Amino acid sequence: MKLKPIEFPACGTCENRCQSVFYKLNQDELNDLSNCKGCNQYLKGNFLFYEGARPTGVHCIHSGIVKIYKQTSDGKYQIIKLAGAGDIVGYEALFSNGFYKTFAQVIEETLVCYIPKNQFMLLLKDNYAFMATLMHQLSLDVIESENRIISIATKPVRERVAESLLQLQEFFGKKNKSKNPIEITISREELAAFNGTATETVIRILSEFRQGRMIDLGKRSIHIINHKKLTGIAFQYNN
Amino acid sequence: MKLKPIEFPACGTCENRCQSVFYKLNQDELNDLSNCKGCNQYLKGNFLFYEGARPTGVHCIHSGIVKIYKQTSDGKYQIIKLAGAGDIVGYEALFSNGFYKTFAQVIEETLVCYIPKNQFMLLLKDNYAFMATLMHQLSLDVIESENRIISIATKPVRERVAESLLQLQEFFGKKNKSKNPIEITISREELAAFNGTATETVIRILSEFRQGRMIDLGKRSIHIINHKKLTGIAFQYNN
DNA sequence: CGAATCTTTGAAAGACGTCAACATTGGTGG
DNA sequence: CCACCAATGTTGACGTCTTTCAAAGATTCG
Repeated sequence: MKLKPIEFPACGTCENRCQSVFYKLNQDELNDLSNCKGCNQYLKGNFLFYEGARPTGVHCIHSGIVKIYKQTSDGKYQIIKLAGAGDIVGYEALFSNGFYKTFAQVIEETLVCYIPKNQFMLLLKDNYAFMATLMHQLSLDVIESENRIISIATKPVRERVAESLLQLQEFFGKKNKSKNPIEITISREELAAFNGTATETVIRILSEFRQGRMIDLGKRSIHIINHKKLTGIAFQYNN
Repeated sequence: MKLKPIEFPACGTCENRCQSVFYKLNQDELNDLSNCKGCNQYLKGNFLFYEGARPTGVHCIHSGIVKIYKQTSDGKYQIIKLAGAGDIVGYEALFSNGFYKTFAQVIEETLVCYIPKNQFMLLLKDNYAFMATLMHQLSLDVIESENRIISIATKPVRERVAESLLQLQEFFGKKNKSKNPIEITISREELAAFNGTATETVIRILSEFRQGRMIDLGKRSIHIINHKKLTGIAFQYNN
């Protein structure tokens, strides 16, 4: 495999900044960040961190996609969320003063900046707006997690898959603005792990959605072609 | 029903303080809190807040138990968590600058202090340690929510019920230190809503656990009598 | 081309929810 | 204090959604 040296991205000119938790930093703070951060490229399948490891900083994704998941005792795994450009990863573990409770594995070649803990904490202490942004972000994470609890606990698989396709379309649309229509590029197995179901079940439901002309199935991608109908299934308007 | 005037609890001498997010406040700050907060008593069935309402402050539970839950489109509901003495409730909604996404309903007569938003934010701004505590708390909430996602998504009902009984024992033990053995006082319906299952299923599993001599069933309470065996079911050590 | 991985389909078994009937409990008012 | 009612708890039968197992087709990559 041919490798090129990384183009080290400066925080001050990062195109993700305005969609990230760092959007309230001033130029001096951004320069400080740039001067102390690390940067690394991860190929598909590699890990940003493992469950059980000690966090020593925060990962900020510059490009690519990472899945955050947990393993279960019987060898299966459950995806908690996906993270893409502009997202920071692993900060709950940092703030909880514990160890990582999840795995973070790359599913699309990813460029990641790494901000050491003490620099991050310094920012938090000195910049009230930044702190407020982070509290805001953590709150949104809590709310999103709670929403997923509801979906998984109360909805049948078909509705969950429909809902997750809508979420994934939004995610991939944001992370990959060039493509239209938006392509959801995720394996059946990952889609199953995201929905807490079996791969075969996802496959059956997808082909059912295709027959209902709600989605198109490319070789390695899914397009939503009837957003409204899929939303109807996801949220059961037909009651 | 006979009512007594509330004994307004002072924050400086609150017995819950050391187990709450306020444990790092100094006496001046505690006095400020006491001087601006409200206080109210809620009987069983009453609401601290409704989904859709705007948060204007934070609820801090002095005594009693509150369930935080969401409704589903088909009339069922799912309990997200229980909150008791020393817990604060509704702060995600406050920090996210949005509306409440959950209902908070009292299941045991509850005394609640209410801290207005601006006072809370003032503390957050002036006291770095307090802010760190809150970030810590939010992180723990995220981690706990993620754990619940895993349990609900990947474990069969029997294991989830076992796990939740262990969690509830810990919760009721903390909130009600006098009683030994610890009594879990929660209705079958609520236990079902906590586990994302049907009431009948919970009843069947409970009676199965009783036959396996893991729990005792009082009239309105559950005791765990074989913690180890129940843990074995909850986490499937017998693989 | 061939190995490995991913996807698809079918059949069978099992877990769980729903429905219906009945028992128990706790609270209310007479 | 008792009788009654509503709420809560219990049990059985049944149907269905979902998982699991197995086997075969498709795709990617070296």
